[in-house]
Amino acid sequence: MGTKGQQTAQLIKTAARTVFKRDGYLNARMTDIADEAGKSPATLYNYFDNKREILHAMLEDFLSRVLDQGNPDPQGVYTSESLRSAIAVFWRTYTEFLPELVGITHAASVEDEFLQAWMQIREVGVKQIAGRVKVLQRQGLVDPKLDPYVAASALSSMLEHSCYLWLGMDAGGIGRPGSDDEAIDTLTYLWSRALGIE
Amino acid sequence: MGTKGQQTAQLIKTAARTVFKRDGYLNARMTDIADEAGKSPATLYNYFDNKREILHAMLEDFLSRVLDQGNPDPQGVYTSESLRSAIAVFWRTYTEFLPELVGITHAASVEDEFLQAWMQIREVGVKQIAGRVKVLQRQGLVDPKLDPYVAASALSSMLEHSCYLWLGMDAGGIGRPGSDDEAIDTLTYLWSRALGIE
Amino acid sequence: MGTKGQQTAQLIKTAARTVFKRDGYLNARMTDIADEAGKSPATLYNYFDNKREILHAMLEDFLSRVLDQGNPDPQGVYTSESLRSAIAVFWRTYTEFLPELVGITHAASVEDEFLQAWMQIREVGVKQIAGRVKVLQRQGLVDPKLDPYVAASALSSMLEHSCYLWLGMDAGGIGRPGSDDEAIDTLTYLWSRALGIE
Amino acid sequence: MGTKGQQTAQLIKTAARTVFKRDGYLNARMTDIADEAGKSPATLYNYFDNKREILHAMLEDFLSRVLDQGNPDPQGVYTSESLRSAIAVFWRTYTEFLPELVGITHAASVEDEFLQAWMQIREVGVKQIAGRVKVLQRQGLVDPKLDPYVAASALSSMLEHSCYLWLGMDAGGIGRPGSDDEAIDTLTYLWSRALGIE
DNA sequence: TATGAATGAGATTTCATTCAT
DNA sequence: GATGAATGAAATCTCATTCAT
Repeated sequence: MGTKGQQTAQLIKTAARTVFKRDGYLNARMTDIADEAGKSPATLYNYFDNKREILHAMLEDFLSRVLDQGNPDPQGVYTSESLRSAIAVFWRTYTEFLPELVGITHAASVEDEFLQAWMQIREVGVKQIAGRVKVLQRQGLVDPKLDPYVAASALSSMLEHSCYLWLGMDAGGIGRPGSDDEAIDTLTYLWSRALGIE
Repeated sequence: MGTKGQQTAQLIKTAARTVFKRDGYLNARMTDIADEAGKSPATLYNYFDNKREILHAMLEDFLSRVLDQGNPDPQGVYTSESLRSAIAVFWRTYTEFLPELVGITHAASVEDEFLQAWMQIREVGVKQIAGRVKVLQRQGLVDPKLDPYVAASALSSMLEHSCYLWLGMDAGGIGRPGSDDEAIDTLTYLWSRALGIE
Repeated sequence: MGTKGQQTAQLIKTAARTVFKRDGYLNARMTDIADEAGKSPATLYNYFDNKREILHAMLEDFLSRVLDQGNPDPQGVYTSESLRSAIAVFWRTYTEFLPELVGITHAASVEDEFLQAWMQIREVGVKQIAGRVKVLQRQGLVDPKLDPYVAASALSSMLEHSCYLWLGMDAGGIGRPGSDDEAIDTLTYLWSRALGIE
Repeated sequence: MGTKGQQTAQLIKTAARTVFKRDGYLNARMTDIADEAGKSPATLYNYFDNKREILHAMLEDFLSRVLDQGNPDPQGVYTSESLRSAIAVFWRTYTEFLPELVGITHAASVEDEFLQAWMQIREVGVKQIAGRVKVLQRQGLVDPKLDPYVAASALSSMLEHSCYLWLGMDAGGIGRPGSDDEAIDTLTYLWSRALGIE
């Protein structure tokens, strides 16, 4: 259950999530987070050096919860079903970690450090997708001239940016899916056809 | 050639482009833009009320240069060639107006006003793509159950976010194309297969 | 005694009184008040949003000290004695709250909000005087054709503006009374004769 | 008819009157006056060193039009009629020179120089009234113990401040007269009774 | 561990005023 | 004589961060 201190650190991170989600990482002020946590601003500094460190801590929690827990099947193969399932997992993960994933995107627009962090997280996914693409190329389902990493990056962008706009932005504009399933179905459809899967 | 005043307004916008590109819209200070323009900060305020207005003015220039000059073919149809050409146009436009297009993305993360503006610009493209998708659905090349706007939004995200990362970010991470052509080819390949073209 | 914070808020108001009195509300800068309070300018903003809010707070203190503590005798009648006493009370109040009362006058010349506030404070006095005038009209001591509010406003102006010039202005010009009593006596004399008392 | 230059100077003063009346002297900016005059700000500086000098020039025009043109009857005596007429003249003068007279009041709250100027103008009136009071004291109509200057200053305040509030302030508050005549009648009534006239 | 209070450092913004033409 | 354009010099205000308790 953790010491008092660990509890407080968690309390602060939870407050930060709330504030980041509500106001955006860039608009969030330390005092807002402190208010949300019901603590004095000074208390935050007993746990985190600054707002950046709070986001970093949140991202570490995210990484240990998501990436480290195993990317099963490093040499995996896409089937219609596994693809849909992979996209659904991504969608749900983005939903669950919205403040972290939108936050890092915004932080990256201001600090190179977070751009690097973002690109590293992204790299995991891109590499995995690229692996699948290579398989498909061997199978003759994807043009062998394609650089699998470039293709993977592009596909990743479709997924990531759709999640960003559809889940993260209050005003997502035209073309917003009516349900999680519609989103996942549409993305799966486009993606599977692009990769020549069934 | 314009009056001195018009020249100065232009000078400021050009300086802002440079600074936005170098430091990012959010990091740019009025002082930086003034320095880049070789003017006093006070001078900027004779032309623009604040940094937001500079970006707005830049976006208006962009709109009058790009969107107003006609989206030819409102009921157009995708062929392999027209698709590649459309993607190439997008790519080149993004390249040319990088500070504006990255700028509005960043500004949107902080001010709702710019999120709206971004979504409006995006809407033009999404609608156009959706029109093409509808045609393909009628031709039986795309699943009629798909909402064409949702699909168009997802495809647009692939394009837009790939440009953002590959062109806009100094550290674009893994999977970066080696040339403009590779980028355009890869995007065209994925997109055309997703839409069942050829 | 109040918390440290309350003390500081009070300290700032006291400093503001001093500075307003010395330099005038309009000339006073936040820095001056901060210096006078022995605080950093930033500290002031932890307590008041701006100079206007400081004056507002001072006026609220004034109102709770003066107006709220009861205008006894709402249907009161003027006698020589009660009139002199009323004028003396006004004089002493103006003396005591000089920074507030001169301050609101000056602030009113620049911001409509303070003009309204001033007029509201004035209204209390004018209504009270008008009530007395009505009584005198019924007693046949004042011309019944007179609008009691107009007359009350004029009499109030005599009192108020005399206080403003004699107490508030360092250079009060010619005709300044030599003592508080002379001021009160003269005003009482003119006022009582104007109203036909005694 | 004047040279071009004199015409422009006049144009600027006229514009300043308009702006002072609309926005108040303190809120008026040089550029506002320039705009109103249809001239460049730089042009104003060819004629006046700053806003203060414009007001000064306006006040000189006022003085030459009003005070210099003779204060008839330096040893004059008040009768009911002459008193009403004197008050009516003051009222009309205040009406006519509202921007100047309200302007100097406001300027005085910020610069001592204008407080002095105001007091000097006021002195002319106070001295005249005091002269009348002395006569009335000799006639036994006013208490000889009264300092005639103090009484004159108080009476002057009634007149001046009533004009200021009733004519000058857009929100004059309660007790505003319905017409010029009502204002003049009320002031005359109070004043004449205060001085024991008739 | 927690915090109320305070502040340094800086960016934005305003406006009177000047200057080159 | 007139002006478009530019700017120096402030004042306001914000916020992350620290410190004494």
